[in-house]
Amino acid sequence: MSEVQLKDALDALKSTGVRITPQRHAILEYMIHSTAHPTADDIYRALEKTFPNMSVATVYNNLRVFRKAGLVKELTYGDSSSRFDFVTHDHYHMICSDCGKIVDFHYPGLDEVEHLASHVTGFQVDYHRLELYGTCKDCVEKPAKAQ
Amino acid sequence: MSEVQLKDALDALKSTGVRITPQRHAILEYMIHSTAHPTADDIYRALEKTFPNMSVATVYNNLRVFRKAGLVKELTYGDSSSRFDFVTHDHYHMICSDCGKIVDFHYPGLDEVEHLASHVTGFQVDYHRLELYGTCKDCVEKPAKAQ
DNA sequence: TACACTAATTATAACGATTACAATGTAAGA
DNA sequence: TCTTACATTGTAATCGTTATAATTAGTGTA
Repeated sequence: MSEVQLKDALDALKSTGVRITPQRHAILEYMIHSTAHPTADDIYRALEKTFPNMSVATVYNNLRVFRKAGLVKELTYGDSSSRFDFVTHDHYHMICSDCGKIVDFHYPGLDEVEHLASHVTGFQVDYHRLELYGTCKDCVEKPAKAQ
Repeated sequence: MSEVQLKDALDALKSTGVRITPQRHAILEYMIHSTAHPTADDIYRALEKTFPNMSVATVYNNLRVFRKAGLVKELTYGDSSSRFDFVTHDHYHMICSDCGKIVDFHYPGLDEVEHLASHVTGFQVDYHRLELYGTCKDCVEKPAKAQ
């Protein structure tokens, strides 16, 4: 099933005139199979065995290409570095304030909020982001560390 | 009324053993009167007339102090730099993707979402953040610029 | 298959936001 | 007033990300 996602993603890229390079293929494949919302550096380090000469810039460049193509979302949740998420269907994020772990969860849309906001602010609303913060099971059991 | 907010904030700081310096007073005052969700640099530049010798580090240090005291929230919405928001009562943010303008709006809580998420993910949920993205009136009328 | 054209990759330097550090200054209680 | 711990300052360092220029390699076409 992730094979289908990969094929769809590659087709989507081709149709917009983006070349399929081995690096792009590998980054996409990694993102589809990863559930960990990796940082650019995570991706870089995971692929350096396969592509010893790959540059960090290539990872960033391609993540931007994928973002513009709507294939991945960039998550800026307060950590120093962005995390990237392969777009499947709409979902929200539950984030552990302690260890940074991000877990997906689903909830029926918040269209009503968008309508109200548009009415009140006069903005043309495109989309929204909802993130929940808390502590995961693992971290609840660990002793608290200094902030 | 913002006088009251300032006094409350100063009292809150004092009660936790934080010293009230002229710089802290000025930064708090600026944040309370500002509706623009300023960046650290905004604050720095706004106060350099009054405090010609103030360091950028002071602004960052104190924003962290205020954040730990629960007086301000740090917003990381994908721009290169964080924006800071004086905490009044709960509200959400409508963000212009074009010019970065942030407008507050209110909506009855999303407690139901928190409960569901806690049930599904096993997290202990502390709070949530909701941001809406779109285009403000001003930018709708301007010609689009390249991304 | 070979060619040519253009985009992609690489390596590295630059950038900008934020933080660390050490020296100096100062708020606030005794 | 004195003292002491905390704040501020100035600067250097750090780290994520982007820009640049040279080299390499997809991909459509002959």
